Amino acid sequence: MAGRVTSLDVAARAGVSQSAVSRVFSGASASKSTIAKVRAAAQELGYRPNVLARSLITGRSRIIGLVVAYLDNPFYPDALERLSRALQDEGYHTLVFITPEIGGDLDSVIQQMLDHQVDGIVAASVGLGDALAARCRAAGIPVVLFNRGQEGFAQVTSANRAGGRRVAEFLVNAGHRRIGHVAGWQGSSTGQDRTEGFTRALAEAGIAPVGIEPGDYDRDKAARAAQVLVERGAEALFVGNDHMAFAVMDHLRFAMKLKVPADVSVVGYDDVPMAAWAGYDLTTVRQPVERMVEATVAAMLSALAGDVSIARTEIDGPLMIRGSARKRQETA
Amino acid sequence: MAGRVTSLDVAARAGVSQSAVSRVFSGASASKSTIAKVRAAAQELGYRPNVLARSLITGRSRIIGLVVAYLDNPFYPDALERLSRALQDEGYHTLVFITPEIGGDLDSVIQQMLDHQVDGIVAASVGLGDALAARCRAAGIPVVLFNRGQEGFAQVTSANRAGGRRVAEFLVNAGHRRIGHVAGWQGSSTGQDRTEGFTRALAEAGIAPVGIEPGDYDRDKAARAAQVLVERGAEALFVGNDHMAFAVMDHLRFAMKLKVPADVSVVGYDDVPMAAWAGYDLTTVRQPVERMVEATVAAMLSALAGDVSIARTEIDGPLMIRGSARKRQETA
DNA sequence: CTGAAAGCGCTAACAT
DNA sequence: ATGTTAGCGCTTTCAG
Repeated sequence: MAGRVTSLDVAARAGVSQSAVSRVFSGASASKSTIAKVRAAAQELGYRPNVLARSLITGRSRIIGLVVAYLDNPFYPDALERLSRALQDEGYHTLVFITPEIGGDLDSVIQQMLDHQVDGIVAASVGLGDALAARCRAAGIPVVLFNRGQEGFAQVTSANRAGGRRVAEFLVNAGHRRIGHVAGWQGSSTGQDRTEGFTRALAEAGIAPVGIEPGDYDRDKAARAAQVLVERGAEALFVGNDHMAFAVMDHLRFAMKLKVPADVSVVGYDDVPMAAWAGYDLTTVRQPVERMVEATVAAMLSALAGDVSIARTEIDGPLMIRGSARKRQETA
Repeated sequence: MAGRVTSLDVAARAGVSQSAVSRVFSGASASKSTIAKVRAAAQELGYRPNVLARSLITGRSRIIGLVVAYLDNPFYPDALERLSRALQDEGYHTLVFITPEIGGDLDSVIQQMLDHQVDGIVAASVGLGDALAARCRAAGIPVVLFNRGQEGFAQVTSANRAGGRRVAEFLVNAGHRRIGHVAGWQGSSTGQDRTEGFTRALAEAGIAPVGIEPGDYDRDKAARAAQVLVERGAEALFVGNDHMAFAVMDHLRFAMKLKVPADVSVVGYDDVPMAAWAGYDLTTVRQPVERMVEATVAAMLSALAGDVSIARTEIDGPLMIRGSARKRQETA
């Protein structure tokens, strides 16, 4: 019957008051002898404080809601794992919600989290509706966006514009002139920013892209987009994330019988572990997950501590130069 | 101030008693007019019932603890997503814990879940210590194991022995005689069973394996194991899961300059989405995730409903024949 | 330092 | 069908 032991039972066994038991387990002041007696009794009875009752009183649940979508992109399982662990290390548990649709309705999910009295919410790769945002604010629940920018929220992203720009410069320096772009979902800030940085840098170099086709973070769409661009003459492709880039490489090689990078250079974004696998060896912009996670947790903790400022952190990552894109200038 | 509205506030505004409000929101009997008044008042005040307080009384939190390890194997993010969604569809929320180490200490994690008064626990790809098992039982918390067999627990797995056997038969039928096995972690029932089914079928065919080397679900170990086996003359490899099989294929092709399947046939296990990608085109045993998830949820729901029987469900899956292994008998 | 007493926000008898 | 009255298991004044 380990499950039904209350502080009262422990108190009786230890010969102290119920509040003494409470003090021992909540770390308030108590004499050595009381602590010893209580601990012993608790041990014998298999007592553990009821977190629900505690939260009901204190008003803090020490639970952080974590919303994630789009787990087929390996960037997110990885981020989820790190985020969840980092929060646990700070003494918070995570109530994770996985949302299916990429542009889907989060409102009910967030509402449920609020109902569960979460102390804070981390939303990865998803945006929040205005109504919900207002609700969180009214409830005093801090929200931090991970890998997603949105007006009015604390947020942590990589330097997506700079990353897109870096890819353009790299491709141009390698001698490419006929360059296409398979864009990430333009409903996401990350997709937009990468595309924007890329096209702007291309423009500055005086190059008009062969085309910009939507990939929407979807493998099939990305493959079709790549085909369109290559048929239009593209000899280098910037793909909005690694997950799509793998599909593009497969399609180029196996469906279109082209060589990467001999016929077409491919560059991705994220640097997920797979990008380093020999089978793909993908040149890509690294998103420094670990540092992004640290920043996210830091932002959450400071918000939890009462800091109301809205921090916008951008973390830059290097271009990982591998074998999927031509490196040297070869006179065209 | 939407966050601090209580049922008492709603009661006052609606001109009814506090318990009337409670009844409306917990679906108990109430007259149409009361329901209308209460709903209206709640709407205006932005009231939502406090789930914590409710759980404290009812003793049921409607939260299921979900433990997952080993997220780098894409089988698990997928399973996690489906499991989490399926449980949500049944009105349960999921408190997800991600554990890092593959053979790691779950006890504290599970203990924390118990502290949070979870109604049940689903453990994916991990085993539980005896002490913990006793604890869950004492607390009356049902536990269902997903993709893991262990004495005394309700569990859902694929038919791992039959799967391993099927691979052996397939390889032998294709004319292979020098066959090696990169084994999954033998501390897991899945790893053991696959290996056992495979070696037993091989023995029945009168074939001694070239060798059985530990891969432990680790990419690097698997690659090294494969190299050892191939150097020892293996021309066909059964790899304990897809995640390792990809590493093996990469290593064979890029480090050892061998052709798959011309030089070496490779067969995996799981049929994760990547297995169907053109770059790998991996022949592998399908684990029917969706059906496994359904069975897991069904087992959990029945346990929650008071059924104490311990169900052991095994779900069989077909061998997905693709291009990574020789198909036809070619006289050696 | 410790015990007694008052709630946290809600559900569940119990009356009416 | 509705209001009144007890608590759920704990934290937190408040006395002593």
